Amino acid sequence: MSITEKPIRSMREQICEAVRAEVFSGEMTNDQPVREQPLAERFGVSRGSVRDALLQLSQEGVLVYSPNRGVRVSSPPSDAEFRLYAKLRKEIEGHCLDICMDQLTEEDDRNLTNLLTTLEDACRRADLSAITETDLAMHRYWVSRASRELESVWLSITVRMLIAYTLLEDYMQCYQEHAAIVEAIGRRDLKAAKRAMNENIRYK
Amino acid sequence: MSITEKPIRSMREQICEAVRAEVFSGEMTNDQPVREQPLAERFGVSRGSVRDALLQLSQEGVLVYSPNRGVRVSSPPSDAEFRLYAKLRKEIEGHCLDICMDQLTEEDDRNLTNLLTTLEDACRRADLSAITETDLAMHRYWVSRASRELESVWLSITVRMLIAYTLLEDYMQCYQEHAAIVEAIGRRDLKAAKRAMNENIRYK
DNA sequence: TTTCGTCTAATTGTCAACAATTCGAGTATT
DNA sequence: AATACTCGAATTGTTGACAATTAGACGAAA
Repeated sequence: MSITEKPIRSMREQICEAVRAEVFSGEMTNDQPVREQPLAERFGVSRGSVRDALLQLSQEGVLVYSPNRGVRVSSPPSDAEFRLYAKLRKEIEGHCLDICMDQLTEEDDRNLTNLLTTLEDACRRADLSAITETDLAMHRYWVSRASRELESVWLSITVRMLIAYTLLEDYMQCYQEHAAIVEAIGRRDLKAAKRAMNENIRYK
Repeated sequence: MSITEKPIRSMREQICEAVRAEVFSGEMTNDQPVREQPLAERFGVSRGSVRDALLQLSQEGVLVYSPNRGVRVSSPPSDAEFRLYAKLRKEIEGHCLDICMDQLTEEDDRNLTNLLTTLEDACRRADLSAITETDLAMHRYWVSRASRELESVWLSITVRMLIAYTLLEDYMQCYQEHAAIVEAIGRRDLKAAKRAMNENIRYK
């Protein structure tokens, strides 16, 4: 089965992921309006499904919605807000590691290692879109393992940080930081895992 | 005009607020499914608008969505998650007080005092629905003053805490705590305001 | 020139009908 | 009696058409 145990994705989820990826990879620039009709034609669906997806992305913070004026790509947060988001993410992911560390299985270790390999490959290729997607998937792994409720809160905070990540200074450092987290989780070393995670979620 | 400078509300927002209020007041019990058609008839609109509202409430955490199975009222968080949410809220609202304290006007003071009066009245009547709504509106006031971006993150955390508030032990204490916050804000005393706010956002 | 209103094209908001899916009652089979 | 199957009602998912709103171009009046 798939890594994320979600073999089927709804139309809305597919559109969300596609638009999210384009925003993170910089294909859609900040403040640019996102129109419903072109997206509907691109995905071969009606505007209604696109509307659902755009509304969800607005709630997540990827897009900003104005009544009767549609949605546009969010602007990056200010430095102060970025720092606040980082602090909140550390609180949440730390809590999630607390909760799920004891109940992780060898299969979880394999899944995380696979994600790490994907991340390494993306970093070597300097594929920003793939890096962001895999980075997100890895952190999401332990969050969703701990609590499905927390996942959407965590996501809405994290995407706001990622909007600021259009340029990344050192790709391989990103890989190494995640390798350290996975290694610590593999040893079931809670303190080390938290330390590595806090190191990765850092200020600008 | 209205206190919250939003004279017109979209249909979706109206439905959201109505359903939110019913969930908080306990009229909709946990795990109870929320059907689209009855709501559409009640508000005299089509299912499409109701769908939009239910999707938004799912993202907020008030409702839980299952594909092809609709939405149901969320269950209260565990004690551990409740404590985490409280901590996150304190971080966010503290940040917002930092940001907005200096730029508050006398009109803001009047608006907050008005909200406080509304809260006092609701507490005297022991009207849980009105108490929750006004409580939410007050905290939302300084959050939205500081950052529109943060508002949706804050809301999704706060509604999850409020789901657990079906019973409130001491109504007048709730009023007095908010009175202390407003009083400190009126004096532009940042430290006192934060202290009062932290006192109000407390564990179970 | 500036300002105000009017018109038009583009876009979002709403609706009702239809398609697809889920769930449970009833029935047949072992 | 227990299990598996079928079918139909209830519900959600999707669509295309139409209404309402917005934004910009154009022109008239001060």
